Amino acid sequence: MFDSLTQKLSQAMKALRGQSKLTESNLEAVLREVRMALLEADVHVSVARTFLQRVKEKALGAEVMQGLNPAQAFIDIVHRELVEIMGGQAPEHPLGFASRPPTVVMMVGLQGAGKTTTCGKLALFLKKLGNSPILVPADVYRPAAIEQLHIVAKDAGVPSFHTDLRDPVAICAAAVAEARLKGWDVVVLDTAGRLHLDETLMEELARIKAATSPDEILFVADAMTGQDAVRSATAFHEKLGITGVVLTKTDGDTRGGAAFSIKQATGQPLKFVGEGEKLEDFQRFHPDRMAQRILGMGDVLSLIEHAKDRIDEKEAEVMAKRLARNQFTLEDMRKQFQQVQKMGSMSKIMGMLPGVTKEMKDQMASAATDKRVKHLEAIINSMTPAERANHNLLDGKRKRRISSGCGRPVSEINQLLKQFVETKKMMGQMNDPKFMARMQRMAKMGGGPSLPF
RNA sequence: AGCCGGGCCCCAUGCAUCGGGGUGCGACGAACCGGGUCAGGUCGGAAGAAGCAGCCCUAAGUCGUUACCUCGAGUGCCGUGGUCAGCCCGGCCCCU
Repeated sequence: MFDSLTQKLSQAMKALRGQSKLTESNLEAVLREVRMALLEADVHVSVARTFLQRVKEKALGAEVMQGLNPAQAFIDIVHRELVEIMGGQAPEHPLGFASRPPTVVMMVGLQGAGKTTTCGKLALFLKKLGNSPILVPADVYRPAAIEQLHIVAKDAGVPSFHTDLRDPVAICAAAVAEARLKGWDVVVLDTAGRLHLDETLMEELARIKAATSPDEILFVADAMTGQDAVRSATAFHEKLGITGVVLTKTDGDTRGGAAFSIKQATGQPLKFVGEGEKLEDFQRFHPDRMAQRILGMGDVLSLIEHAKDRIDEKEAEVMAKRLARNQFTLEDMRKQFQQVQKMGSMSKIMGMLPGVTKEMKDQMASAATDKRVKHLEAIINSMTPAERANHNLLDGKRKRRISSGCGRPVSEINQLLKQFVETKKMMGQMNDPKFMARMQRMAKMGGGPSLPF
């Protein structure tokens, strides 16, 4: 999301570099560029206009603070305004919880926006936070949707509500009652969707709302529909009074304009974003972090959270011990590959690092694509335990077997082995105190160890 | 000298012990050139296919074994039957 916007903005900012102070004339030029960037990112015209208005006021009024050059000062202002426009500081907890459980969360949205999947993602998210959510299928018009919800619930490891009731309102009411009884503290209602805004549907949703008095009504919007998503969000808000928005399929949308406009249009914050098909691809939306990313400042906080979430500390510890004893094997290498993949795609991580441009990402992609890591893992996956423990076993015949097993050429296996031997050698040197000292000197000089792939 | 009994010896057999072989049982057991299932990866526009590792099973094999069969024995304070040519002990009887 926002890739192209980031690129355009950084280009626009370049114009300010080298300027000693912000003047009305050079500001106008930059703002024009920013405006173009915003509009290209599918930000609504009126939103863009108010945004620029506010940036301009602040920029002209502001004394450039000591130690900051004009470009930095300008970026700071833009950053603050971006945060503001996207919903301000994110609250401590993303959902308003009921004072008395269960908390009822009602998911609404158009058909195809990804409601059901999002329900599962939200449930998994809540589960990780220590809540015990239950999923309730209230889309009685599409049996497939009910089935899908049960499957999603199973994948997320949370219960789903089974019932013979045919009336959505009754189902929801029954589910809430049962949750109170059985101690499920969050009830997630997966309501029906329509292809278009529809009075009957709104009527039904309103009745569900009346029957369950939900604490949160989240509107699920498909990021790829751009301004349409904003329009329907507004419509739903008028009828139902939504309390937040979930933007899905953001991985397929590089413009991201919808994220800007939602807060403006509905007055309700964008609370979550879903990136892909996997249940883990679901995050809170942090306006400040997102603003930093848009401005190419990186999002180290999210990166750290991301890493913490995925890396198994115990496993890392065991690995470290093995490395210390210089027992690094192909099996360990495989685990590293898995860790790398758990971290998410390389490009995702790169996006969170400060100062990484699009070109750098592409460059990295050629050297270390996710696909490449997958292939290397597949190669090791095709080896016997003995081979993983002792790579010297691998002769031509075995390599041929592995090659046909993983569908990669023998040459790629050889590349992997070469890499492995080199990594192992490096690991061995790590234990050498002299080497460590040298590394530290190198680090001071700005160099760093290259990644093992 | 004869008769009787016992022991040794000898023969057969049983049992036990030990050893060999086989069966059964258990464990392990095939990188690929066995089977099943095939994650990942591969191929395919798709349907789908091939398929490495793993896991499960199974060969050959290795190890173990309270079991069973079989062959054997510088084995046995063991049992049963036989033999008596011999040796030893005891008893009876006969003759001088």
